Amino acid sequence: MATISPSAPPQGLALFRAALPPGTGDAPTADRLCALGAALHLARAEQLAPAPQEDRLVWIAGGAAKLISPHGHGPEGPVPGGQVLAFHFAGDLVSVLRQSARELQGGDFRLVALEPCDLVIFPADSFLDCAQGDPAVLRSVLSRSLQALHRSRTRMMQMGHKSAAARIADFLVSMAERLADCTAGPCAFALPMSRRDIGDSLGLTIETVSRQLTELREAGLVATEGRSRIALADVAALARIAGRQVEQPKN
Amino acid sequence: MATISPSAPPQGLALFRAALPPGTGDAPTADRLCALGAALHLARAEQLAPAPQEDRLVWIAGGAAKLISPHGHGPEGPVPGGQVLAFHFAGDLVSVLRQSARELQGGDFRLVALEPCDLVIFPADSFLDCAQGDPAVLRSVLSRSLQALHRSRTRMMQMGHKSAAARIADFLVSMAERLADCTAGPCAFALPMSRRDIGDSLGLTIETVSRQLTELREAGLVATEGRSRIALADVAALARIAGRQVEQPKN
DNA sequence: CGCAGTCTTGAGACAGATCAACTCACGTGG
DNA sequence: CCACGTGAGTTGATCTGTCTCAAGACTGCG
Repeated sequence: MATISPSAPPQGLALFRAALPPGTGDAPTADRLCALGAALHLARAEQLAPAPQEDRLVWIAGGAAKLISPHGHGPEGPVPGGQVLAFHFAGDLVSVLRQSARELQGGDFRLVALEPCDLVIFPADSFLDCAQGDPAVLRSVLSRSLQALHRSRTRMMQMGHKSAAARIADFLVSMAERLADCTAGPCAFALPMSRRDIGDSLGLTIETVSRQLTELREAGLVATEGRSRIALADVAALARIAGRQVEQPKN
Repeated sequence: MATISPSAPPQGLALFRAALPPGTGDAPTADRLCALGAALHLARAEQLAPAPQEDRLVWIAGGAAKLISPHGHGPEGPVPGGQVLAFHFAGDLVSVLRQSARELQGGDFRLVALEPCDLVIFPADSFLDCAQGDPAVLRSVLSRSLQALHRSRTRMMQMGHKSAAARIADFLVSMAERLADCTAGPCAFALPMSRRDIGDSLGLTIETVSRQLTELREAGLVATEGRSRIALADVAALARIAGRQVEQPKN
């Protein structure tokens, strides 16, 4: 489990600064923000040491990670790797609330690297204190959060009552968007997560994930190569299976 | 469908001001914020006219409402009342993003009153512009959003793989917290939403909801009276069924 | 090259959906 | 005030999709 190095390898922070909202990137606030951030590199499968006392904002400079809840879920959650809540990729800002929060009790979240990963870690309190000096930054963070909430809600709605096929299709479309920046037509990319991770994030077993992929393969909609490469023949068709279609209101 | 009255009945706004973060309630910023808010009353089953062009922040001064996605969900979502995304009660601040957002396509959300309901509606842009003058307000909104996101994620995780019994128990515990401010022991309250709404929000059919309630009734954990009154004998026991317990790891 | 872990495939079990009556609460009008 | 009707809620029988358990096949690492 990695610990935070205060002597930050500079590239993560430089990238972070470049990603700040335009017009603030070179303001003095940006300097102060960067001073708060600690850069950290995680190797594959390594996890960010949880912070018991403080909320954190983690910016992903590069790589891919999963946000998990180690305690599984149900009465008997035999989830070995921990329940997967979300996947995050380069450019994402992840908020990792401290576990104590009497909140819903699952609340012990950890970030685990799916592949070598560069992070910039901010204590949420100091970050926000500092960002108060530059409301544009605060607002940008808020706007990201509202969008994340919106996405999470939409996803939740879908999770509620969707077939395995729809969930897998939705997952693939979502990955195509985020990993290959592709929303229609064909595309190919490498999935950084295992079948187990996929299943855990969708509420399915690995067997079901595998079976659904086989069906899509037989339908000619996807092709796989090795364990992680995947090619989607028609993202729009998958979106349709996912129940995502921009359905023309038929009234 | 209700339209917004600029001539605001003052009580909603007065309540809103009282709910602002301490120390800001009487700052000039508060005046400006209130000037932006439009108060609105919704009758039962009435819905907030959707705003096509702007994001909104809606503060619920009193009553109860559901946030729905009218287009159902799957390929053939015959959900008559619309898919329920979340329930909201007095004191909640709800963000209703404009539908266009090319975001996940379900994104046409509406707020529908479950019972007579007092709202204060803010255009998100102006609200945030104004709140930039008082970072404490902005930060308070951000903090609420991060918590809402956290809750939504935790919920999502649970929804993924939980039995019907666990979902119903979780729902009841959550309602006890929010409607009766009760986290343990016995409590009673009125559920403002129908069985259909409950089912839609949990991804279950009304039949399953009914059956699960019957089982809990037979187990002596809940008692019902009429259509909406419900009494929970032991919230902690329900939390255990919901898989919410602070489970002792047994390895 | 061989081993360990990941992925795939198959057969049977079970939870929840679906279809179909039936009952009851609650608002309406006599 | 009570009878009535409508829609909400309950209960039952059956059916389907996904989980579970159990082998087997492949990937990719040491």
